[in-house]
Amino acid sequence: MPLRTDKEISLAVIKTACSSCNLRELCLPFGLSEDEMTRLDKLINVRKRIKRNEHLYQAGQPFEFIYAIRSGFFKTDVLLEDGRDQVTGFQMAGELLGLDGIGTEAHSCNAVALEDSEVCYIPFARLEKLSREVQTLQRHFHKVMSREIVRDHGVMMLLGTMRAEERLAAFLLNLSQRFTARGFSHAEFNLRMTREEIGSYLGLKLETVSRAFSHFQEAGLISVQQKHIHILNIPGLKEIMNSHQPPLSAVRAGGA
Amino acid sequence: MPLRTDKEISLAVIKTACSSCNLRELCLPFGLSEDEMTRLDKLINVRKRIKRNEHLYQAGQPFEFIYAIRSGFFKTDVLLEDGRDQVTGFQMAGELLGLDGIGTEAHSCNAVALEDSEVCYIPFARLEKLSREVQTLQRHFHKVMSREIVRDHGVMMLLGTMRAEERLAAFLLNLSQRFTARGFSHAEFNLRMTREEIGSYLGLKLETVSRAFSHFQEAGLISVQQKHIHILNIPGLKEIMNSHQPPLSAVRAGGA
DNA sequence: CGCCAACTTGATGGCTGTCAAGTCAGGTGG
DNA sequence: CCACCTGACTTGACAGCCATCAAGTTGGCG
Repeated sequence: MPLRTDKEISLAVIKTACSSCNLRELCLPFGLSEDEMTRLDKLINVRKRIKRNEHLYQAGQPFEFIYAIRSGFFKTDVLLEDGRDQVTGFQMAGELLGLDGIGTEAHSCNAVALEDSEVCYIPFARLEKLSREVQTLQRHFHKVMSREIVRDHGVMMLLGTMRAEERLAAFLLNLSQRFTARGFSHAEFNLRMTREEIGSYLGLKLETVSRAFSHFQEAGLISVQQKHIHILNIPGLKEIMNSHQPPLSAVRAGGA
Repeated sequence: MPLRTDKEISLAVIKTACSSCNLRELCLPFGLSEDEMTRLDKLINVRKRIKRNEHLYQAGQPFEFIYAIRSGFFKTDVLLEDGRDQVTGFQMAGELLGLDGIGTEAHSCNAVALEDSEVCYIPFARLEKLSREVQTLQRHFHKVMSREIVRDHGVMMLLGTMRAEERLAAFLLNLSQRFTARGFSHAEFNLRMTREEIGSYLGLKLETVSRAFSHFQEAGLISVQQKHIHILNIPGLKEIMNSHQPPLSAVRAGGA
């Protein structure tokens, strides 16, 4: 139970404080003491609602904040001069947005809400200052950035070595796991993104995504009804994800 | 000229101090004052030679150091249980290795020297401590991590949207630019990696890489002699890199 | 009820993977 | 010096996966 010693603190403020946020174990406050969390709270003066299809930030804008998603769902995408674009990630509650902007002090991608969302604005300069004073915060922030790098390596692996159905299986398993971590069903959820956005993220065309969904359904692995997904066979999906067949030369070398 | 007031300091030590390293503008010491650089120097007790094909670290090993490349050339790669693997990057002098290990406190990829190299071992716990005390160092370290994330997004874009020759053109231009930043020729250099490693990084098979090299040579864009590359036409390579043809629907919408 | 975006499904083609054979460069030993 | 060997590379023929193009279906909304 959160303490409420001061009646003047509005319920809205209490609801949005890190210390009473049910995402604190997933988000930036992870591992902080009560006192440290209060200090982090004090940085975060702005919390905004972002409506579906609205930009949280756009490529080229000056970097000032990183953002913690309190609720909702986002995508980030990169646009090249020649018109190419690609979704670089989907972010859900408890995850941070904007880390791409630190290096150049300007955002390098666009962040768009895929559903009505709530976001905490964290002034980066003040976060750096606090993380000079609070070792646990510093450490955790570094871990978050490092994990983002590792996650990207996983996507590179997916794009570089997996075939279409392997990619989609990996994508569904990843979503399932992240929903589970947030207390939602691991087997049943609604996709917030279109087939085209999934395809962009996975380096596939929307028709290929659609065909893979259909095939998974025929195989009894999932049931799909537009954006509603029901995963029926997680081991089966894992098998597809790992269905890579090493070349005979490797089998010979390894099995001899 | 580096100062040599104390005859007892061996030339080897002087040569390897951050303050006299000619990579300090590219590497971690960037932006530090003399005094701050000295404090950074004090962290770095170990500098090792890594021979060609030796591992600097391997996936699964406990994370303790990040590494700055003083000279030489590395690759990092990830190996999946099913035998798939992919090169996630090539690193050259002045760049950092090991950032992937912070998040889980164990390395998530392998780092292998592609030529005889020299590496500075930076104890991460002490780097964190110092970056709590030295704001410029903290800021620069965050920038390096952020740029790594942005770089990975670039690779995702390459893997997700580009065709084989576009990928190789982007790869060559990237190498050229990085060699230039290090004072080498922008037009002529030796590849440290095999066609297979290039292919793994670019999500292609070695035969495809080889064919693309041959085609670039026929087109007069480069001259290739095994690992020796001479870039003859940088604008031409850029054109290939951006040779994406937007679908007619986009042309109609944009051009009407 | 009509409209539109999102999605599904089918037919076809092209890029790149696969398999195979041959070439080249560098190193070793006679 | 030269023959030989090996790993890296090149080139060719073919096939398969996925992109492309096209048409039709579904669901949401005014």
